[in-house]
Amino acid sequence: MVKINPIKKITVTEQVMEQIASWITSNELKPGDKLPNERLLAEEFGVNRGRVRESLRALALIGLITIKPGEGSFVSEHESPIPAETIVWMYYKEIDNFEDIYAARKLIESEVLLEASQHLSDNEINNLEEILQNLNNLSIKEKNNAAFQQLLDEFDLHLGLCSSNKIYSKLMQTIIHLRHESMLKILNVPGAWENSIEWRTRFIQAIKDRDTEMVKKSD
Amino acid sequence: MVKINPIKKITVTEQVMEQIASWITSNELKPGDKLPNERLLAEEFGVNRGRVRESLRALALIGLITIKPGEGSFVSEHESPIPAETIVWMYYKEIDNFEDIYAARKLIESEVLLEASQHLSDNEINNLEEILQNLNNLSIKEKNNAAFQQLLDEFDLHLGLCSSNKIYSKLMQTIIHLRHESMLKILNVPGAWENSIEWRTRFIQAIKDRDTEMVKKSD
DNA sequence: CTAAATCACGTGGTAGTACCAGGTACAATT
DNA sequence: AATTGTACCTGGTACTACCACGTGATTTAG
Repeated sequence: MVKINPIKKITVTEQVMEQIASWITSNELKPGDKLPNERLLAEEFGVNRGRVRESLRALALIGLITIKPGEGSFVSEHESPIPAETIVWMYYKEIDNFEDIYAARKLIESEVLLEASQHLSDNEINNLEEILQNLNNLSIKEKNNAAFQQLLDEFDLHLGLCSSNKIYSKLMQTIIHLRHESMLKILNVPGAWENSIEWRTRFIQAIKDRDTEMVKKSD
Repeated sequence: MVKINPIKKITVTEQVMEQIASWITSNELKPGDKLPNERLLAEEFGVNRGRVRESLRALALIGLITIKPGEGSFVSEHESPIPAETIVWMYYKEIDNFEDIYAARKLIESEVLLEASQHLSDNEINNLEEILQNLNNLSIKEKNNAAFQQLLDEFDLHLGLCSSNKIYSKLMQTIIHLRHESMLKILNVPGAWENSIEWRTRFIQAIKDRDTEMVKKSD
């Protein structure tokens, strides 16, 4: 008996999506490049504009392109971040689970830190220190939770990008977005700010001292 | 000077998407439930069917719903897996990076294992053993890479689902899909099958013996 | 009466057209 | 030269019509 493989019915929308995606993945279109407009794409592909739109919106959702109404569609910049809303929707069931998010962040972060401590450039360290400085200033001047969280996210996001393992970087992104959402739902815990700042300060110091042992027992 | 917040222009499509998503996240619509058809939704929302379609496709892309042509759209089952293609697209830049994927899987898996070793039910262990048995049979009878990989994915996916930390489960899903893609691109390494089977066999044995030390030095 | 073929209907998939709103670029005006 | 205005481009939205496929009731052949 011959083996019969199931026929996968691929829709027009999916074909368009894959073809455009392949332009980007093969680097025929580079970050920042402008895509042909929807009407032109539809004509070239020989499909209806609606199909092209569905494809483009899908690509935007996963972060491959950025759509700017009135301007056009553009290939997302390098390190293409997955849109925050997309992540939140994908993990919506878990955003109340603060402990799980914390554990996951710690797990990934511990690896990133260990690695980053080996080959973080002076420039990158300076960037992190600058954010840390902003956090300190904010902490002294005004109690603004949203701004604080913004900076905290920025610090950790930066840190994630420093990993030479790009999967880690993206996983960090994911977890930080989840933390962001879950944090919006919890009250301010006394001392939380100070703790957050303190241990990140210690971490930076350890990096500068090339003290890998210190890094290992982070948090 | 008063603070002016930027106006976020939310499109019709996004509003529809959010509203439908909220039905699901709030559990008004449960897994398996059928959504109203596109035409009806469009009428109820007072928008064009195209907007509804774009929203539904977006929700399908992130795994919240499943669209079955000719039948309708349905809320995805619990543990809603993120569609494999979506993950592959999001991480497309990294799927050639075999070492990174391996490292990431090891990192997550080590945590899952440690945890799973504490509270894996007999039923779950049986499931895993069954897949392992299939792997052994396959290994002896026929050299079928695709089938082997399928079973390997199934084992690890099952394992990930055993974690009480749901974030870990999803991260495992993500990494396994990436491995799947990257594996399609590499040749068969001699002895790889046997190694894969052997250490998973050892792991299962350790679980049954409640030997957490053994689990810790996995792989 | 049972089982198979058929047909109607519902659903998502696709196409075509037209118009609106916001952005850009460049010419016209001051 | 700086400002204003205007034509044009782009994505956002709407309405309509039809196709392909799946389901289930109906009809038909045995």
